[in-house]
Amino acid sequence: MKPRVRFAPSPTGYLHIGGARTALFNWLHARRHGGTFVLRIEDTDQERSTPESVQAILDGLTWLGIDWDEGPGKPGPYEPYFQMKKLARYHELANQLIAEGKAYRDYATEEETRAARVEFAKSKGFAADADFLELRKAGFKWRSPWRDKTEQREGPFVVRFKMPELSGSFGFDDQVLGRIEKPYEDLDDFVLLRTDGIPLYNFGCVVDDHDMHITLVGRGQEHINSTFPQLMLYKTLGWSPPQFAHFPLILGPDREKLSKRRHPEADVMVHKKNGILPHALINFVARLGWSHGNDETFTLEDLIQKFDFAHVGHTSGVWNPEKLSWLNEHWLKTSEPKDVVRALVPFLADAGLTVSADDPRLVPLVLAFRTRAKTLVDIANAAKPYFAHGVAIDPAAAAKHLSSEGKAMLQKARAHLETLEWAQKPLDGVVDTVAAETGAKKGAIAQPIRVAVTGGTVSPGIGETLVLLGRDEALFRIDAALK
RNA sequence: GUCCCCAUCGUCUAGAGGCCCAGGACGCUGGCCUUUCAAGCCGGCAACACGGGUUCGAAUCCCGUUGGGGAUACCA
Repeated sequence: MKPRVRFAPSPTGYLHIGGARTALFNWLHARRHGGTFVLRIEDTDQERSTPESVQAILDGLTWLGIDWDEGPGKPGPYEPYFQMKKLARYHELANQLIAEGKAYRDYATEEETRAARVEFAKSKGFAADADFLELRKAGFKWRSPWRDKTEQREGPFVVRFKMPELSGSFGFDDQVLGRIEKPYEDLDDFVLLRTDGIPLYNFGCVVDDHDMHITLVGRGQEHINSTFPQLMLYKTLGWSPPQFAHFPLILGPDREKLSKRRHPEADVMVHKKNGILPHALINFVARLGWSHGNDETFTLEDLIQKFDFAHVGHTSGVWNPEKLSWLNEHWLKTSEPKDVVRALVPFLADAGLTVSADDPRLVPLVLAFRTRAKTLVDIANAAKPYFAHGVAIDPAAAAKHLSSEGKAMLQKARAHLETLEWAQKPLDGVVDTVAAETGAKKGAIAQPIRVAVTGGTVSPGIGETLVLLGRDEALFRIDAALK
C-alpha cells in the first residue's frame, strides 16, 4: 500500500527548522515509496494564526524544494486542508460521541473549576491563587460534575472526552522508537471542543488524519504523549489508527530546545538570507537525526533512495552552525555552476549590482570564488569589485607591494601582458616570464600585479583574476597603480 | 511532582554480543602543495555517564543510579 503522510503545521509564525525537518522526513518517505505527501494547515489557534504565517510556511517549503501533492493550492480528494474550514465535521463527530455517551458537555463555570482548584491547593499547601499548571504538576485533576449527566442547558460548555475507566496499559509500535506504552489511568477527560466550538489539537488531528486517509504520522518527539489520547479517540470512534514515527528534537547550541525567541536559526528563511543553499540546509537537517553509515553528503536523489525511519536516531541533536557552513561550502563547490549563479543573483542585487542571470561573467566568477566562500553573500561581496571601474588600493598593501621595486616588476609584467592572448593560462605565464627575466621570486611579481588590479593582497590566481576583470579594465587598473 | 523518551569524541554520528584497547564527519591542530587567499591532500588530539548483573565474551542484552530532553491547557 502506498503511504499517505502529512505535514500539519500551525501557522503561528515562520517555518520553524524543526517543522521543516519533520516535513522533510515525511516527504522523503512519501517520495521513496511512491506515496502522497499532504500539507494540512492546523489553524485552530485563532489568537495566533495568521494568513501571513500560512504564506511563510508555503514559501519556506517551496524554497527548500519540498512540494506537496495535496494541500493549499493543490486540490485533493479530502478537502478542505484548513481545519477552520471544516468545523461542521468536528461538531458532527462530537455530537455523535455525546449521543453515544463517550463524551459529554461540561458546563462547569469558572467559579466551579476555581473552587475545585482552591480546595486542592489548600490540601497541598499551595496558595489559593496558585498557577494552574503548577497545580497540575502537583497532581490536580479536574473531574467535572457533568461527566455523568446528559441533560442540556443554556450557557457555554466545552465537550470533553469521557475517558473510560480501564486498568492496564496500552500503546503503539513507534516506527523509530519501538514500543511505547502508558497506563490508561494516566489519561483524563481531555477537551475535544472549546467553548467557542473550535476543536483542540488532539481532536482535530485525529479527525483529519482519518478523513485524509493518512497511513503514517511522522512528527516530533514532543508529540509522543499526545499519541495516547489520540489512540483513545481512534478506538472510541471505531477507526484504525495510522502508524506513528516520532523524530528527535533539535536543540540550540545552548542545548535548549530550538525556539523562535532565543534562536534566530530556528527560522528557515534566515538561512536563505544568510546565503545558504537550500540543499545545504536540507542535507544538514537530514543528517541531524538520521544517518546512513559514514555518509555525510547526499543529493536529493540519494536522500529519497536511502531515507528510512529505522535509521532515524533516538537522541535530540544540537544545532551545529559550523557543520551547516561546511555543508554549504561543499554544495557551493560541487553544484552545477549555473545553479549557483541562479541562487546568487538576488545577492548580487543586494550588493548593489544589477546583473542578469545570463551575464557571461557570472559562471567564471562563481568558479573563481566558490572555493573561497562560505555563503552566497561572500561570493556576491567578492564579485563586487570585478564589476566596478577602477579600484581603491589598500594603503598597507600598496606600501608593501607597490614600492619602487614592486612597480618596476609591475611595469615589466604590463609590457608582456599587452602582447598576450587574454586567457588564464598565458596570463599566468607572465609571472614565470618576468621571474626568469629578473631572477626575482614569483611572489615579488605576482603580488604587485594583484594589488594593482584588486586593491588588496588576496585574490584567485593571477591569470584567473585578470580574465575576470577583462583586458581593458585590468590594464587600466595597472596603469592607475603605476602613476 | 507524575508520565514518556533518551544516554558513544566539544558537536553530528557508525556500531543491531566477538570484526571495536571503538570507525567517519564538523570543529580544533601539525604538515604538504603554493605567486596571495582559499580549496585539495596527508597526519594528530578527542568518546562507549556510573554501578550491578547475564554471557566464555558487552559500547551492544537486563536492572538500578545519575544526567539530559519532552509532555502534563478551552496552544499545537
